[in-house]
Amino acid sequence: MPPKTRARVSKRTANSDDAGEKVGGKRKAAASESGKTEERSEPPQYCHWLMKSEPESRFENGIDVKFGIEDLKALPDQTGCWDGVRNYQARNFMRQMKNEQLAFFYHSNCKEPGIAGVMKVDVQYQRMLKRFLPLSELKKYHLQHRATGGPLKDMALFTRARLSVQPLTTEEFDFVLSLEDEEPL
DNA sequence: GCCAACGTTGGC
DNA sequence: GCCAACGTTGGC
Repeated sequence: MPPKTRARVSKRTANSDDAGEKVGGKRKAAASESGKTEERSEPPQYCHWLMKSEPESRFENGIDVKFGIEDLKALPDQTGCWDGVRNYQARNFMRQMKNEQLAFFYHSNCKEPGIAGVMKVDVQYQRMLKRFLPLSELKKYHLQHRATGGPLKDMALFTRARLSVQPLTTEEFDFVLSLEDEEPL
């Protein structure tokens, strides 16, 4: 395992379980979201993702959770691991991922939240976007599209606000990518 | 630093 | 299996 790379870490005291591997030992079935809607009956088979991470220093139980896209890029082979995800839906999405699929690297809880670049889901840096896409701009498109029926009308970033690992449809992914060639809205 | 939104826990 | 209390996320 590569150096200690953390993303979106947050220690939970209660049920700190494992954050990534065995859900097999999950006692109590975690009341809520073992799998309710997301992958129960027919997994919609996503192939694009958005993953949130914090690019600014923040200490949690004495550990700095800072992990921005530049930190990924700086690792050997520009490759790291993505730990610290505890939310069941987020973890379930991670299990659906296939190596080589692409994910947006989203900077959260920072001065300027937004999408910074692209990585493969086996956590390998791909590239920076030609321009940073601020949350505020994405939100404008989202609102606009909600009214007019555009590609970002249901984007999980806005409809599932606190989910740190989320799927994108191909339409959403392509539209967001197309924004790097546009003037800021 | 505030706090709204919302996920999780646990008593019933 | 409901739901109130609690804890966390994350934008602002």
